[in-house]
Amino acid sequence: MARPGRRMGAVGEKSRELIITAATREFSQHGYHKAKISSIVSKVGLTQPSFYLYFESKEAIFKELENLFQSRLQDLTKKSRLGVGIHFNELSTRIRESLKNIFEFFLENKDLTRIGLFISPESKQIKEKFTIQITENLLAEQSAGYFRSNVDMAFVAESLVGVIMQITESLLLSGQKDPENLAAQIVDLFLYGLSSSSEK
Amino acid sequence: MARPGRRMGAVGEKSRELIITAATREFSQHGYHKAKISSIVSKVGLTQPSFYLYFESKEAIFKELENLFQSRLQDLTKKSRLGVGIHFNELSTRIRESLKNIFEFFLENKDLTRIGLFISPESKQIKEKFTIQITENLLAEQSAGYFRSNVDMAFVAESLVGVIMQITESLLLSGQKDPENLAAQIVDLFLYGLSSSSEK
Amino acid sequence: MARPGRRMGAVGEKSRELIITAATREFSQHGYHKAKISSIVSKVGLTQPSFYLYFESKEAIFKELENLFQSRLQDLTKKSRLGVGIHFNELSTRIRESLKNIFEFFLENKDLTRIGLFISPESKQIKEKFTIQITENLLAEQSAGYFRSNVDMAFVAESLVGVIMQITESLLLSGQKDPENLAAQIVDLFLYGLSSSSEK
Amino acid sequence: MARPGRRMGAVGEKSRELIITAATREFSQHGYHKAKISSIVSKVGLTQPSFYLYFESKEAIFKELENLFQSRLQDLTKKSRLGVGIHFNELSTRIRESLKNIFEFFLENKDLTRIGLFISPESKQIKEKFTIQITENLLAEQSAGYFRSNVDMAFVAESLVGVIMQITESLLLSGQKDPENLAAQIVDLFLYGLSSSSEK
DNA sequence: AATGAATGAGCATTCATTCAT
DNA sequence: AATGAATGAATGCTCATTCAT
Repeated sequence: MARPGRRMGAVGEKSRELIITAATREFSQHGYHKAKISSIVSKVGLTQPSFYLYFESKEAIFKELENLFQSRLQDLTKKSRLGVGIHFNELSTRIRESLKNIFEFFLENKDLTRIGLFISPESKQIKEKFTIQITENLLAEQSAGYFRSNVDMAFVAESLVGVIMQITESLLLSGQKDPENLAAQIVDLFLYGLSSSSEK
Repeated sequence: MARPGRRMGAVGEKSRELIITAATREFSQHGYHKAKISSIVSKVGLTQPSFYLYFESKEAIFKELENLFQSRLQDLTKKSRLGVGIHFNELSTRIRESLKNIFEFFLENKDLTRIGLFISPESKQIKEKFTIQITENLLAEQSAGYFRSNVDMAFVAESLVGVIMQITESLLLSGQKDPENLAAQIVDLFLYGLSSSSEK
Repeated sequence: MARPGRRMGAVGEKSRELIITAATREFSQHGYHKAKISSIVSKVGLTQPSFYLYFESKEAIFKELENLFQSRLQDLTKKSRLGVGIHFNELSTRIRESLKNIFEFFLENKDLTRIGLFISPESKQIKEKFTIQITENLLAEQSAGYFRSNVDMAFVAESLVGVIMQITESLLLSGQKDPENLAAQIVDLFLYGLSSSSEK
Repeated sequence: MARPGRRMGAVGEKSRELIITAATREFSQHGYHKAKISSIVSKVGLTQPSFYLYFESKEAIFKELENLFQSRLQDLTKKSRLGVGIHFNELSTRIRESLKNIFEFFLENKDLTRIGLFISPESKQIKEKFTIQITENLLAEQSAGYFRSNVDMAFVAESLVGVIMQITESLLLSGQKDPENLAAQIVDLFLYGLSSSSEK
C-alpha cells in the first residue's frame, strides 16, 4: 500500500508535481487505458516504483486529475453568477464574459480539460454538475426578467453545456477560434435565435 | 465484411449477426478496452475461436460498428434536407421532424449510438461529418431566406450537434424525455432564442 | 479419425495427389511448424476438412513425404553399387555417374529434397541410412583394392554425405552448379586430395 | 542487448545469464517453435513476465544466441589462419590443430552449436560466412604452394564445411569420437585422398 | 467427395503493483 | 527519496482437428 498521507520534503513535492503534469499529458493523449505508468514516470526521469510513493494507483491519480478539473471549473462558474439589478444592456456582455473565462480556462489547461470533458468516464457527472450550476444561474436571470418565461432553463442549460463541449472540442482546442469570438457567437445565437424575423 | 475467403451459409450468417448484437452491447457497456471477446461470444453460446471465423480481430468488429452507425446516421441526415419552396410556417415543423427522426434512431439503437458518439475514438470524426452535412442543410435554408443572414451557419451546425449530443446523453438515452419533446424544444430555442424581447 | 484405408475413386486419387504436391511445396518453404493445413489445402481449391479425408494428420502427411524421399533415395543408392571387376580406369567414371544421378534426383525434386535433408527432424536418421549404404559400397570398392586400405570407410562415407549435403544446399539447389560438374569435383577431391604432391 | 532503457545490477545480470543458459538448452532440445518461454524461465526459478525484463521477445533471445554462436565461431576461424612460411611438414599439423579447436569449441558448447548449425533458420547464412573465411584461409595456403593449383578452393571450403557439419552431428556431439581423432582423419582424407596410388 | 460450423488447447505478451534495499 | 527485481493476472489470437450434412 502506498503512503498518501506521507510527509514530503521539497524534493518529493517537486517529484509529485512533475508526475501530475506528465500524467495529465499522457492521459490526455492516450486515454485512460492506453496510458502507461511506466511512460508517465519515465518522462520525469523516475522509475515505476517511485510512482507509488506519491499515488495509490493509476486510478487514484486519474481521479485526482478529474477532481482538479472539476473544482477549478466549479470556482469559475460560481464567480459568473450575475449580480442582481444589472442593466439589461449589460446582460449579454456579462454572459459573454463568463463564457470567455471558461474558454480561456479550457485553453490554458488543454490536457486537463480533455481529461475532464472527454476522457473521464465521470465526464457525464462532471457535465451534470456543471449543468446544474448553469441552470441556477439562468434561473436567477430568468426570474429577473432577462429571459423569456416560457423556456425551460434546465433544458437551456443542457443545450448550453452541449454547445460549449462541442465548440471546445472542435473549434477551441484545435486553435481555430479564440475564446472571445466563440463567446460572442454563442451569446448571439442563444439570445436571439436564427429566425430571420429577429434580424437586427 | 467477413473474414476474407470464407463462405457462409445461413447458420453462419445468423451467428455473425448475433455476435454483432452482443458486441454492440458489450462495447456500449464496458468501452473498447474492457470489452472482452470471450464475453461477447459466450453471450451467443459460442467459444472464443468462433469469433475469428467471422471477424478479423477485436478492432475489426469495432470498426464495423463505427461504420454501421455512421452510415445509418448519414442516410438519415441526407433525407432531412428540406425541399425548396416550402412555406415559412412549415419550416419549424420540418426541422422538428428531422430532429425527431434522429432522436428516434438514437433511441432505437441506444448501444450503437453510445459507441458511435461517446465510445469510439473516431467519434470526433463522426461528429465532424455529421456537422458538415448539417451545415450544408442549414446553408440551403439560409439562402432561401429562412434564417438570419448574419449568422455563421457552420457555427450553428457545431452548436446544434453539441446540443444533440448532450441532450442525447443526458435526457434521451436515460429515458427522461421523448424525441418529439426534445425536438420541439431545440427548434424553439434555436429559432427564437432566449431574449425576453422575442417572447411570443 | 480419418479413413486412411478408404477406397478412392479417380477424383479422390487426384485430390490426394494434388494435396501431396502442395504440401511438399508448403513444408519446403515454411518448415514443418509454420506450414499450415489451411494453406496447403486452399492451394488445391479444397477446404480444411477435406484434408482429413486423405490424411490422418499434419504429422502423417509429413511422414509420408519423408518416407517418399527416403525410399527414392535408397533405390538410387542401391543401383550405384559398382559391379565387381571393373577396370581401375572406369572407377572414377562410375562414382561420378552415381553422384550425378543423386544430384539430378535432388535437382528434379527440390522441395522434397529440402524436406528430407534439411527440414525433417528425421533428417539425421535419413542421412544415417544413406551413410550406411554408401559405407557398404565403399567397403566393397576398398576390398577390391580401389582405395587405400588404411582409411576408415565409415568415416569417408560420413564425409561424403556431409559434402553432398552442403554442396546440395549451397551450390546445387541454388542453381549455381550442375550435377555433372559437382560430381566431377567431388570425385577429384576425394580420390586425390589437395596435397600438391598429388598434382597431376 | 538488454531491454532498452533498463539498468541492471549484479542480480539482474545473473538472472539474464541464467535465462540465456536455460534458453540455449531449451531451443537446442525442442527447436524454436516448440520451445516455451514458460519452460525456460521456470528452469531458472522465475516467472514468465521476468523474461521480458531481460529480453524483448522469444525471437530476440533466439537471435542473440545465433549471434553469439556466430561471433565465437568467427573468432576461432580468424585465429586459424596459418602464418606465412611454415614448413611443409608443419602444414598438416597446423590444419589439424585448427580443426581440433573448432571441434573442441563445438563440444564445449553443444547446445549453442546445435542452435547455430542445425536449428537456426539462419544456419545457411552462418555456414556461408564460415565457408568464406575458410576459403580465404585455403587460398592463402594454395598461393603458398601447399595445395594443388588446379583445385577450386571455394569448392574445397564448401566440402570441408559439409564434412565438419556432418561429422559434428553424427560423430562428435554424440560422443563417438574426439576432436583430435576427427581432425586427423579429415586432414588425411583431404590432403591425400582415397586413391590407392597415394597409399603411404 | 466435400464442406460449413465450431472448438480445445495452447502461448506470447502486457502492465499495474509490491518489496527489500 | 528512489530503485532493482520480480510477479499475478489477464487476454487476444492461431491452428489442427472433428462432425453433421
